[in-house]
Amino acid sequence: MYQTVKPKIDSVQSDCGVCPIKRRAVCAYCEAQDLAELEKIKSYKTYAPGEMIIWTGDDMRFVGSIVSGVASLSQTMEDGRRQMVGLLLPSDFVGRPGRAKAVFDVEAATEVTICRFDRKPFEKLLVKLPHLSGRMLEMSLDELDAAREWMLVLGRKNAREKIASLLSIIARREGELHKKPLLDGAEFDIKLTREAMADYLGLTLETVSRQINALKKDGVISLQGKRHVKICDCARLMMETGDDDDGGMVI
Amino acid sequence: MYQTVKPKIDSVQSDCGVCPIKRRAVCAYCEAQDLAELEKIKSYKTYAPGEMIIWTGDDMRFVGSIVSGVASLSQTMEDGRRQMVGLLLPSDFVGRPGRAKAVFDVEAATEVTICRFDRKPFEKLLVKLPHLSGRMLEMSLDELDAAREWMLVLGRKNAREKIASLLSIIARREGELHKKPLLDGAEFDIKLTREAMADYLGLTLETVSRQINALKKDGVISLQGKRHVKICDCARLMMETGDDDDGGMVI
DNA sequence: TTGCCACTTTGATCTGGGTCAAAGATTAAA
DNA sequence: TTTAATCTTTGACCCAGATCAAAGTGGCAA
Repeated sequence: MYQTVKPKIDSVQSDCGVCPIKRRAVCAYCEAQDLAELEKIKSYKTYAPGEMIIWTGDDMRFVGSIVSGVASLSQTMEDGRRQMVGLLLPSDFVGRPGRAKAVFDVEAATEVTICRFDRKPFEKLLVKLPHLSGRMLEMSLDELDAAREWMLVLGRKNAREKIASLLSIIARREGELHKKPLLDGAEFDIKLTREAMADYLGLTLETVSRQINALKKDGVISLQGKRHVKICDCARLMMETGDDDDGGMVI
Repeated sequence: MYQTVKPKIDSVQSDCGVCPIKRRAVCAYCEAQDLAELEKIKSYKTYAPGEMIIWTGDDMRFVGSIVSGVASLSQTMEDGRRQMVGLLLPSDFVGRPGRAKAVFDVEAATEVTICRFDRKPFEKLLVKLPHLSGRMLEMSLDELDAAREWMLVLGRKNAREKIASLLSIIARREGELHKKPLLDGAEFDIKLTREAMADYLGLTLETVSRQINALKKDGVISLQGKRHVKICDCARLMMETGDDDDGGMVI
């Protein structure tokens, strides 16, 4: 029995990478069952950079997860003020089971591929497969902690600390994807414009630009081009975030 | 069968009010089963105003829900800057299944009674009772949306809009408890000091004081004492929050 | 009823980051 | 290779909200 389903896990996993939800310690058999059921209702879609994946108020026909690329989750006020409330990287979940209308915008920052599941059948599976809902719960609790940690950044940190926090989070998540720890010399692309960073941090794009260049001048980071960052001094960057220790930050 | 368990629902519900988790549309039978199981592992504890319920880093022996009173969920930086990341009112969940160490402080703002469940047995029930984990999922997704909505307040609203947002949220949640809609003339106590409000809004207590008195001077609200608020003009208050419409705000 | 303590208000001043403006850089299209 | 469009940097100035300081308020314990 185990033998016959084992290949299925691999095929599904290699197929869509991390979909439908971040992999956890679950017995292989149950995971295979879940994935096999999900397999039937999934499809893929790719979005161009800058394309809107979901508009606030849209009917939500699907949920899914990011396979590749970076997307932003954000809110906009009528006067144009915008706040990003989440940065969606590969393995992150998109959409909300149980909700018919979107309450946030989702926009592709780079080219983005999403593994999608029709919402209604997905919700039925959620009831049928306890492991699936268990993992969804675990994920949403992690995201909730991450959102709450971000509130400290938005509410109490100054501009320099905000930039340092953003860089350390992107660096850490980038490292996770490639299974590398965060060390001096780590390099990565920021896949966001200065404006998108500002929208995430509750700043203006001018302030973001000034603070990034200040961190560069102070030798904490170095830049190659506008978007490619090298972290020269990890410990220093962590200090600059204003957080106590090496960063128990979630996400 | 239904008949024999029905009284149990009532007894449990009247016993601890809303525990263990916000009531939803679930078939009465399943709910009764869940509650009967939970009944066995629950206990109550009451905390004095100002008392710490959980310190960041504590071993989490229990999870539970607020029965009465108001508590705050917050984070503190070493230099003393503090950010409240959640306001816990009756029916709100406390703690995180699957996590052994607390990552936020929980403090009683008023006298608080909590209906507690030992964490380990609760986690086992979570696996055993699909309805329970389903409802937990629904709750945590709601809280996640609420946290994200609050990010807009922290990141993009000015002091006056922040105060208006806080008042409208407290008023709305207060109304929910008493099943009253939010109308002109609605009254309630703010069960937070100016400092706690400041910590929720990412402001200083002086700014909170000034802005509350500004809203009073402008006839949006009136005060009896320092903490009792009457909303004179609901529509106006909603305008002052800066949000587009009547407020799809969660929480 | 007095005194204390915690909370709140109010005033004066300062400053971090916003705003406005203009000039680079980079990429892509024509 | 010029033109255009988008993104980024830099400078000058300003203001909302922080900071510092002091006085006002109310509840309650002795």
